[in-house]
Amino acid sequence: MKDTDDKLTSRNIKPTAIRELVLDILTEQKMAISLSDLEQKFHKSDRVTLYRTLKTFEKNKLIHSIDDGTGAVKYALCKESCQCHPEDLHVHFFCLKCQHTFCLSDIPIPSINLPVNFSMENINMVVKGVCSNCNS
Amino acid sequence: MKDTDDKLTSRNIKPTAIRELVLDILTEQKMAISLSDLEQKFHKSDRVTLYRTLKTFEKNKLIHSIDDGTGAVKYALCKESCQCHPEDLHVHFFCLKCQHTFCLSDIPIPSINLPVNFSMENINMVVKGVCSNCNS
DNA sequence: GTTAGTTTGCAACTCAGTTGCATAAACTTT
DNA sequence: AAAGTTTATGCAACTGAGTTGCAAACTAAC
Ligand SMILES: [Mn+2]
Ligand SMILES: [Mn+2]
Ligand SMILES: [Zn+2]
Ligand SMILES: [Zn+2]
Repeated sequence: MKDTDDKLTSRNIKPTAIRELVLDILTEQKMAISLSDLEQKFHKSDRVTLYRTLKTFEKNKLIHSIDDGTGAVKYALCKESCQCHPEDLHVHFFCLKCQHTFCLSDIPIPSINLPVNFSMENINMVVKGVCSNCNS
Repeated sequence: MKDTDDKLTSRNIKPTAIRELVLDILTEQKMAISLSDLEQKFHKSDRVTLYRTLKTFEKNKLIHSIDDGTGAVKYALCKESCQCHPEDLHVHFFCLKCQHTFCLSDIPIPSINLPVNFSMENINMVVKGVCSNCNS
């Protein structure tokens, strides 16, 4: 678990047992997961602790959150270099068949021209459709 | 109220008293409003009736919903011609100062190149920042 | 070891969204 | 116009995500 610990400490997160477990689970995932999803991966667990763990991870930019419109916020690992700045943001995809939410990490969010006097701090872009898995 | 009735019937919605009131309120708004916002514009009202009214309006494409990440879905009138197809979609803007959600009706959502075998049905794009009102 | 700060677990609560069911109102048929 | 049928409304109740408060457990510093 040295690797896991390093990832945590490099983001200034004290490595505790639960945090290691949560980070390992997040690392295994191919898709973004919700708090409830995470909870179900533990036999015995406390919602609130997991909730606060995710919050801590997010605040320290180890993970980012995705609001995909399903009613439950999803979380996914940030890249090593990610500082969650606008230029680090990417498009997310929600599959209407398998109901999974993916990071399209290679697809940056296209820039748009806002009306005069509007300033931008953040963008959320979620595409809904059918993923490659469900399309084949 | 002839105009209001016409708008309703043109979308195949039976014009009832409440529906007329709700449509009138929605027409007055410069921004998108939530169910709770709507509720507060009535002295005496039933959440569920308003909820179902919004659902009916949305199903019949009189209004569209916006998930701006605040936890409460917002609603705004569709344009006359709107069929809520991908080509009718526009960018939405959430102001971090005044907390209002606007339709940027003139800004279409830029198209993006999805990975192979991904198909698109829908896009949600919400920009967060400061609106022109709050910036001046 | 004592103390101070941090993390965890449990209870409880808020708020948006939703469903079931009974009544009321609006149309249809005779 | 009365009876029957469909649709809309109102009220109660519930779900599920997110959140807060507080006390116990743990950790790190002195
Ligand atoms: Mn992502
Ligand atoms: Mn809009
Ligand atoms: Zn899929
Ligand atoms: Zn504003």
